[in-house]
Amino acid sequence: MLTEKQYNLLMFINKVNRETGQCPSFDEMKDAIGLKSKSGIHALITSLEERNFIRRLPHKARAMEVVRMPRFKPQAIIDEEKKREQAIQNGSVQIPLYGKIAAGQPIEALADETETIAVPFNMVDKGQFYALKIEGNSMTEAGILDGDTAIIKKQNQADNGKIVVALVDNQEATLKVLKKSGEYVQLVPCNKEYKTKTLEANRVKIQGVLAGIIRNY
Amino acid sequence: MLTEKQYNLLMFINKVNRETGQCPSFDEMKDAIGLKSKSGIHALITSLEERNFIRRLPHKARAMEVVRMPRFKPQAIIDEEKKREQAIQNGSVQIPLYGKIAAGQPIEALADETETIAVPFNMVDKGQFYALKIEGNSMTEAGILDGDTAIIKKQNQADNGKIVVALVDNQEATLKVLKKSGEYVQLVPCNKEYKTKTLEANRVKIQGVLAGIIRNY
DNA sequence: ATTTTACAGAACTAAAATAGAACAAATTTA
DNA sequence: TAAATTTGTTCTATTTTAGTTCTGTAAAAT
Repeated sequence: MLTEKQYNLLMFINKVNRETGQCPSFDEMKDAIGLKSKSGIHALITSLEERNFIRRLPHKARAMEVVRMPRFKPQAIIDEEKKREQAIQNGSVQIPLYGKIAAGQPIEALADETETIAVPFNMVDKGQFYALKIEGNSMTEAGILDGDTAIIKKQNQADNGKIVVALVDNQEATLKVLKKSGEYVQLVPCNKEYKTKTLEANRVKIQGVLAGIIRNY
Repeated sequence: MLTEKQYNLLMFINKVNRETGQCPSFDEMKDAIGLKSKSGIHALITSLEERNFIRRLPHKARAMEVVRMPRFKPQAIIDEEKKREQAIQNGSVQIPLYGKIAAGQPIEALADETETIAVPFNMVDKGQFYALKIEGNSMTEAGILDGDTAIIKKQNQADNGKIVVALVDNQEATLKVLKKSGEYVQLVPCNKEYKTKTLEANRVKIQGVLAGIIRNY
């Protein structure tokens, strides 16, 4: 039987394989299942190979294929599904968790759709929502801390002064206060130790507005 | 599996092969996938050969054949998914079809959700559902015939008199009327030719309650 | 309390992608 | 058959992308 991570990785590889005919790289896999280092993927791949779920050509890039799929789900996955089901019955809703967003130094943009979290009904009304994990301290003075989960409402424009997810140069996404001034856009942090960025408006795409924060202690 | 270039080249070779019955030359391939030198094609061909996607006669011109294709999603599946989406918009929902009741394995552990069927919204409200194909005649007097599809709502306990999926000794799952009496549980068929089973309560696990029946004539 | 495991991070090594050119072998044509 | 032309092979070189390995740490398991 597989562990949760092994199962998820196998499912991801299979999905990419079936949808594109290609193979994900170690980096793509690490993003997909939420690791920060490739070395973990290496271990998982090795264990999947040992268990004969995949076959690969070692040292070759993107050279691996799924030879069989598990007949049963790991317990952890079953538990997760149960929790999700309960959450729905308890008046909440599932929205996709797109992974981390750098609230300090901008790091990476939106990734894929496999992970979801439950949020209370009252946080999401009309519209499409998604969640992001906050990383860094650039918004602490607005009460948004490292590790918080931000609930974002999808929209591609926003009013002045709103806290928005801004995608810069199609590369880096950050959560900042939006200040529009003519041709320029300012992304204002809420922490005296960070500086405001001023950018040409066409370099900045609004990806959504902050709709809520969830924090677990 | 393959890298993007390898995949593109394989698709191109396959296409030429199907359409003309013969193989493209290295120069044709390099033009097709946008390289400026044949050496790159040589490398790609070698890697495709190494991965057993093509076979060739070395040093012969246009002498190569595709032996297999990557496991990409066939058109039939894409069509099916579209149909599924439409079904959802037309007021129905997809639930997994687990086949005949899986002997031994609890329903939650089944990973194979590839087969699904569409059921009308009004049959499934809150909760998780799955479908089972009915085999046998033990419930005919309740209007549940051999070959029917039963829509089951997942839950692990049920009221007296309900028709439930019961897993006995983690081995055998059946659809029967539930009668609880103290330490014991009775599984009552709806057909005079079958007998009621009386079992210690701890031997019986409820896997769900009957929520609907679908029959095709 | 120790051992084991899972992971991050970095350093390192190898492979893929690409181009260009020279050459060899196969195929076609004159 | 010989010459001309395709076609395939090999080499060098550089840049980018990908895979491996090691070290240390923190959390889990025993």
